[in-house]
Amino acid sequence: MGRPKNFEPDVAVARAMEAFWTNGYAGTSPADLAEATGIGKGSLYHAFGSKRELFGKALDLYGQVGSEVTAAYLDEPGTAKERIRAYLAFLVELDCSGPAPRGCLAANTALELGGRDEEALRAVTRITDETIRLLGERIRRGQRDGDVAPEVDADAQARFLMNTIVGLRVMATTHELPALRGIIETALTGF
Amino acid sequence: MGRPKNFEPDVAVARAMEAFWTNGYAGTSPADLAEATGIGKGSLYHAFGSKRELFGKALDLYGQVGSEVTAAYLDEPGTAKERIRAYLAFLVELDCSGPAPRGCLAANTALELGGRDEEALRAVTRITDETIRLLGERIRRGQRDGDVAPEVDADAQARFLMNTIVGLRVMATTHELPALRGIIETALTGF
DNA sequence: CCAATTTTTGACCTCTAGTTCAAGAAAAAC
DNA sequence: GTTTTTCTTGAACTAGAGGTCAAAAATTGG
Repeated sequence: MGRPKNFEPDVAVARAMEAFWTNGYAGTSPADLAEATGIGKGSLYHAFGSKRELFGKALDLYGQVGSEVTAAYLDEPGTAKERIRAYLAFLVELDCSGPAPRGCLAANTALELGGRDEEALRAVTRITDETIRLLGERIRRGQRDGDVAPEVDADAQARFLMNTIVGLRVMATTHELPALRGIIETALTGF
Repeated sequence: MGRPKNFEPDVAVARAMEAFWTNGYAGTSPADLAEATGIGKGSLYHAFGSKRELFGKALDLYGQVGSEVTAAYLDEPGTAKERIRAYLAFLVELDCSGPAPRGCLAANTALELGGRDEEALRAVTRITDETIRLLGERIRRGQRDGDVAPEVDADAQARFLMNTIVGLRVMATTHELPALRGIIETALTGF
């Protein structure tokens, strides 16, 4: 009943996510969001309450999509090292392919809002911990499959790889693809 | 001649650097800068021209101090691995010791201004490249001293370590010290 | 068609960021 | 002690951020 929405909230959140990703939280004004989503400012506030709430949804979507992509890459056939290499290569390729590199929304958020927004920090922690979990699982599977040495500490290795990913996506802002590829190879010699 | 300044520009830049570091570029208003430096807004503009110019000086100072600290840590007696470990440990300790972790000003800047400010990106690149250079030098010295295997690619290793540092300083925002220490150990097994 | 309900639209409001400027204050030069 | 120069102070200005609201529009139920 009532007048129907003339946009799909999920699509709007996805578009908002792109805008926040590219320009940061503070760097994205309500007017920018209206333009990015194609929805009037008033409607946005009606539908989402506030800029911060919309950002929250965008960040959650980011985490969800990220998890799916990560899982998809790691589940392809191959050894643990091959799949993890492919995943990291995909990430830096992605970062370097756009007009201007924008890093990782989660990392950007940690840095931009970290000091002032507990909730944002929790969301970011959820996202990274989930990625760490997926990496750890994949390494353990590699151990069962026999392509990863049994003495490797899968969780420590996973945390280390997460750290490498975060680093790469910041470094993608200032450094060229070949340097980033070299970093990936060096990081992967450890297991 | 003329009325003398009643503040020391270097001190003001140092205080401004702290403010930018803690709150980001956009997050630090002229009023904040006036409070942080103890100088009237008008005087700040008279002395530095604009917020952006003051930020430029702050970023340069950050790079300069950073280089000195890095060099000092790496030059202490010990093997290359020991000194690099001590240096990384110092950084994460520093990041985790404040009331709220603030990451690395250079990395923060790359992410916040990367897309829109070429000059800022160049400054950040200078800072990271200098750190990479110092790390590479130290590893080569380790090779001469015999505490690093000669087949290690010093430059690749240095770039990898820089990446690890960047990652750590972002991860410091969301993760605890023990996890970070574990990441350092894992990163150092490579050479 | 009328009522009830939900969205849209765009004007409007307040607050702050970032900056400028005119006036006064503090020094050196003469 | 006046002039010249440079610095300080605080008021003032503009633009835009973030958000609110009243009125109109689109739907379903009766």
